[in-house]
Amino acid sequence: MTRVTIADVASAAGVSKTAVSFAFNNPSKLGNATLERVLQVANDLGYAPHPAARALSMRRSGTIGLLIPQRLTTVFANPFLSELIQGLGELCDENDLTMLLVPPLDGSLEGAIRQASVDGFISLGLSPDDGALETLDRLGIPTVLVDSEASANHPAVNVDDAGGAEAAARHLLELGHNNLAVIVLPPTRSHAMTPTAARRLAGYRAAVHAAGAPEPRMVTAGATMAAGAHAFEALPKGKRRPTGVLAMSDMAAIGLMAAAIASGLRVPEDISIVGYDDLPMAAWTTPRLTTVRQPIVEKGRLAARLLIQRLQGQVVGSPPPLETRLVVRNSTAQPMKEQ
Amino acid sequence: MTRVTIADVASAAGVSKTAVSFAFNNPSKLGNATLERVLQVANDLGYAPHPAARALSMRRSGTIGLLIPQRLTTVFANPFLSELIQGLGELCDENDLTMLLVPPLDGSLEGAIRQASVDGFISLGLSPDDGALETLDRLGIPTVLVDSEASANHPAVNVDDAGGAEAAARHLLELGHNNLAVIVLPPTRSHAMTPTAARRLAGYRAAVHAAGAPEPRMVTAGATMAAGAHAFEALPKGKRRPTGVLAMSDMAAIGLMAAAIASGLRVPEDISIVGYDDLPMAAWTTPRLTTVRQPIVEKGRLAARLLIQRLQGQVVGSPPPLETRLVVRNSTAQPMKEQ
DNA sequence: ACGATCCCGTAAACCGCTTTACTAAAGCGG
DNA sequence: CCGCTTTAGTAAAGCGGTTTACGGGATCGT
Repeated sequence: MTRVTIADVASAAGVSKTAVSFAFNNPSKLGNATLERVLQVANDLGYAPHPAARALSMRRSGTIGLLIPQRLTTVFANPFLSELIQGLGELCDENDLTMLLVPPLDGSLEGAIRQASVDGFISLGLSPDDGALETLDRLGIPTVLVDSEASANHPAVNVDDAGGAEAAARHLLELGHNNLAVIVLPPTRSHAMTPTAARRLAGYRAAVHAAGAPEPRMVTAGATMAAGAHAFEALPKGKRRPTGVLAMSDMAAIGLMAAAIASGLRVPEDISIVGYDDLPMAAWTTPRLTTVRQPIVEKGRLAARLLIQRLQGQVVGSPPPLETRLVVRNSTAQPMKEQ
Repeated sequence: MTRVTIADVASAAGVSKTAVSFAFNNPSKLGNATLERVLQVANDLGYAPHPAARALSMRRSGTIGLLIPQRLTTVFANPFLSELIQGLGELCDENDLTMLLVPPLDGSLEGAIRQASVDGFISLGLSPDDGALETLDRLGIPTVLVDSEASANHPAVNVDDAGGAEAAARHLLELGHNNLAVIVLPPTRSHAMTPTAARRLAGYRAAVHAAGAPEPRMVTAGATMAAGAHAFEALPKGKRRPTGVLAMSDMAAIGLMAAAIASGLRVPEDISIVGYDDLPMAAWTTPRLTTVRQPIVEKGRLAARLLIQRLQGQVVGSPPPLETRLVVRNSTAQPMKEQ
């Protein structure tokens, strides 16, 4: 039992392959009688054009690739990606596109890029000197970068990472905290720090220096709750425990908060915590999490819109960074007075 | 500037297209000298085989489709899908497959199915009489069902929905609750209740009836925190407020719990809440959520494994339902004595 | 009545790759 | 030195569509 092809339909309807193709793609070129007959026959036979054949012939696949720098298990542990996909998905919906997830193949993104039958890529958090970038434009595949440095050939969508971080740090400093800790996103195999993490760190630092406060302690944690809880354990105890924590992700912040509460601390009375991202769940924790909002869904929408424009032949530049904004909720307060 | 094809490489290396193809797919058929020369030239030119052409010729695309019954924005709002994808992703990794997200196209899954260039589908929560199923086997695309009824042609992966639900209800009943509410998953456009929701409800009911407790009140809520909070508002107030709530999703349970706490209730003292799924975040709420664990990642792994076996020509049947298990944490306790 | 114009529909080329014959040359034993 | 097997590589036939260029008949204006 083999798939029914256009030739089957053609002979069953007593017409040429061309006619069948026209029936689907260019009905106006066919008389009404034959059009209906062909459609009827096609339907009876359960015919559907072979997507690969169609892609080969039309030079477009109707698919955009989402280039992911890590394994699916890692990257989907953070709801950040779900949010982004929601944004991308909206535009895909509107434009009848489907989305292909493209994680590294055998550890290499470049191999994965070659395999993927897509019209364009959205690339996530790529370092500017990643070999994948070169592969992409050698192959001439239109690409939009997200959370990376803008490149010569590809527009990049970014948010004001530094500004948000600075606002977060200033918030704690103004509340009177001067013993701070920063929960840093971990390095990737290729780089000491992702572009995003670097920009956020710079923002924190700027505020701290401007206030003349002591250098914050750094602890590394991935964007998971478990990592956040682990980071809490790594914090100094007793008198030297930081009164305020700046996390580069909501996930780590929430995990850290849970660990703090479990250890008997009160949040925010004993320790203030600020996240980053403003994932939906940040509004549902107890206490509700103070965090830096970045418009993730909008970021996805924008990236997709840019890519689609590029696919239509327009030349598009990098848009200005999207706005970030401190959202003050209940996980931050003045530090307790020294007793 | 057009893509470099196999013919370009062939002429540049002074060999036939066949030789180039062999260089990549069947190196042993080539002499060492030519092999290296071809590879070198191909690399210099930045050649990569056109994926669509390859797929057409080889009759396989190296992609599996994830068939999603709702829009991406809806379905990615629930971390359930992230978990499932993590499981699927592991197997994809191991087998050098990529994953295509296939949501309805203009509201119709069948159209989307035709477009998708995939070797097989994993289908999520399809009703047994959905037209998409018929389309799938008319096209002869191997498919594995998840969270549906097993069908004649396709194996289905399920968990013991009813058993888990029953255990959850029994837990509350044994604690002494006899005024219960059930948070029901919403209907789909095609069906009054998804297969999964129906089985869970049956489980709750079985326990309630066995205990001779009064029929629980039903409230509908999608699998989001906002919906859960909304469901809390829909609950009777005052004396008639349920002392125990059985939610069919962790998301709704967590939202409901947040709303309850925000309204001044204490959890679990004033109201006990049980979720369903055991998403990672369920262990990180305050209080930690009692819930029914279903092995979502494992479900994804199993489904992917089955599909891959089918793709390799093996005939596979539906495995037995995966085990569900009540995980008792801190969101449930005995109801307060009537005063 | 006759060439021009439309309207329908077809044949064939093409998209870029894989793979099945098939051939020419080289290696082999005797 | 001769038949036979290997080795190394090629030509051509698909894979299943789309699209360009073209032809035959009906319609039209004059």
